[in-house]
Amino acid sequence: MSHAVPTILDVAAAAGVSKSVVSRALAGAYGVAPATVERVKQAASDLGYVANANARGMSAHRTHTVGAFVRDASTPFYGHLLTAFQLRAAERGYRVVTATGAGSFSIAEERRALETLVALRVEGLIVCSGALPVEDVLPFAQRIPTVVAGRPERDESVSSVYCDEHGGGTALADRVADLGHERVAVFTVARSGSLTQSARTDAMARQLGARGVDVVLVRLEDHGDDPRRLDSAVDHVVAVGGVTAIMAPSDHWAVGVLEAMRRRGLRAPEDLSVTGYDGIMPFATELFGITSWRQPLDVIGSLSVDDVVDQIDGVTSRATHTAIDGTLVPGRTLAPR
Amino acid sequence: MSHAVPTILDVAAAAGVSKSVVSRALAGAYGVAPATVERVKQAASDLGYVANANARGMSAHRTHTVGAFVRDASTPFYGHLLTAFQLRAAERGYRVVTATGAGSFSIAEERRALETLVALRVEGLIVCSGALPVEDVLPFAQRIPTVVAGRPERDESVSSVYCDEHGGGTALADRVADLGHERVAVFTVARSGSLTQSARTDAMARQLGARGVDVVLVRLEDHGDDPRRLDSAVDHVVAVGGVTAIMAPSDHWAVGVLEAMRRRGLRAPEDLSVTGYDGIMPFATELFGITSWRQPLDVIGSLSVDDVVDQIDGVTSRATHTAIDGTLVPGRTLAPR
DNA sequence: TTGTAAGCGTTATCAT
DNA sequence: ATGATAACGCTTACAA
Repeated sequence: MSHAVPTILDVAAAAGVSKSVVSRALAGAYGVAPATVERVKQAASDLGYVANANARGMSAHRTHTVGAFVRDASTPFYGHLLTAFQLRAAERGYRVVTATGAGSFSIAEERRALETLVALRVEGLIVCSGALPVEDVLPFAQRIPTVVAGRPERDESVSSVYCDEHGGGTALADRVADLGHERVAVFTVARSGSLTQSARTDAMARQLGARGVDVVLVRLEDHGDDPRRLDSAVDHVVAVGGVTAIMAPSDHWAVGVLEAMRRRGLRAPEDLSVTGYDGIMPFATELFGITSWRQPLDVIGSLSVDDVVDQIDGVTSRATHTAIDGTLVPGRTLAPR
Repeated sequence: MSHAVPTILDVAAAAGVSKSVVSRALAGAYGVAPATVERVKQAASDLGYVANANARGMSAHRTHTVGAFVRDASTPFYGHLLTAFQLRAAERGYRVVTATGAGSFSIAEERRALETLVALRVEGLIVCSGALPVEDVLPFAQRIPTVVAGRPERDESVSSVYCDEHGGGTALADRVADLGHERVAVFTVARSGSLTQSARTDAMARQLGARGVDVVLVRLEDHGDDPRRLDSAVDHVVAVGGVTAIMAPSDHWAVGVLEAMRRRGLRAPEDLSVTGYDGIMPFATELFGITSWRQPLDVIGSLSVDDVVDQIDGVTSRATHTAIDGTLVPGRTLAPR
């Protein structure tokens, strides 16, 4: 409990030099005698000195930090994005600090988390939330380089890097239509719940319609809020009759659908085909085998960092919008009619 | 691109008062005329003022921030922990900043991430890494309240909150023995790879032995580094002969085992029973059905935060070690012999 | 090569 | 109720 966290002055005293010399020596020795550098470094590590980033940021007007906001770190989707950020940021000489919502999905909470990042004076902002409206991001984006990752955006003042939801939903729907399904249920979530998920299901429904497939739209929010919601939705599908495939807004939802089916003794794809969306780790495994559409999160993460950093470094001035292509994950839950 | 981030002086000017008044008004109005408070708040929100946390931290000697280090945010295990931290910290009036390793699993990287947090002058540290040796944590723990979450620790100077690995491994092994298995393969990872995983598999092997079960120890690191490692391990188990169950160090590994079995036309639990460990979301679902041992991550996360915050607030002085009980997840991959 | 001093945006102490 | 003013720990001209 040696409460005294060493400051640059302690190091200076220990090395017998002034604090300016310490600062320069530790920064990268520009105009400091090699012997002195050695002495300073020794003293610093002896004392366990770690420069106060707050003080440094104030005087240097630079923090070399980008802030990442993720809506909910507990889902693998955001988790993968986070590690991708970290990896690329380190390569480009920046650190990443992350803030997340408090698990609750209130917009106010999310805005508060963003403010935490801004208060830290991060030099760039990466926002990942399917729910936070762009209007809440804009005030920050006008002041500091910002990129929205993982969802499409059209605004002029904020960059975005995302997987083409429309293209993915369309391609997946084509696949279903190709396999001869003539009546398909599309499960949707409220637009306010997830912009991305509703975008892709919109595309699915549209494309199925264009292909002459009969679409049964099942709004999940109409089926209550409890965990048994999907039972009710699946029952509904069965009651409608003639449906041979269900398209879910995400792998996560698809798992729920499969579980609900299982409780009813229905098997996929024998009784009913099922598709998901996202194609990330746990669900896209061979064992799970959900037919899905994979978003290359590592690419999205990497490009997001590049975008903010380029803006910070002044390489880029205008906001850019980058759509990444996804790929089909064949899986085993979708079969010909 | 109004590059000018407003400072307290801008707000003061806009409100026609001194910066001291702004500081007090925004902090919580102690000795400030109600009318003035109103004027200041208005000016602040007009300007989009967000106080510089770095400057505040310097002068106030408090950051009201705890730092969380997680080894790899992309796994649901750590992700759930993160949201639990966030939730509880918010309740106790602290913010959480998170740093993660760069996806690579180098100890140096992890130490660097810890230093990032310390540089930010977080008031407390929560470390979650199955790999980082405690010696690397100690130097920090001596200076700032620290808790290691998710793995047991015995050191006097650092708290820990963890799920009882020994108890869990033992209970799971008992379950397997109870079901009449007489020859069981236990898959293990290197102690240096994961302290927690090796702790639980040690307990499994020990208890199986105590119950008179024949234990086949399969060291996964002996089977190479490639993704096909588990194929080789499973082949080995089959070659040994007589094995009726495999106990994996985690659900993640168990999934791999199930996939490898699947490639060989082996089914669980008909041909071979399989158990995992962790019991968290994607794998412990009804659909996946892995027999496992659940760690209550929300409780661990919440208690971890309480521990650091209590240390910060001076409620607690000594390091504490808290073991949380887990629960059996029945699943469907373990059957009587 | 090294040291001195100013300033970064806050909060806290002390006057007014 | 309000306003100067001194820290806080660091970087960075500028001086020596």
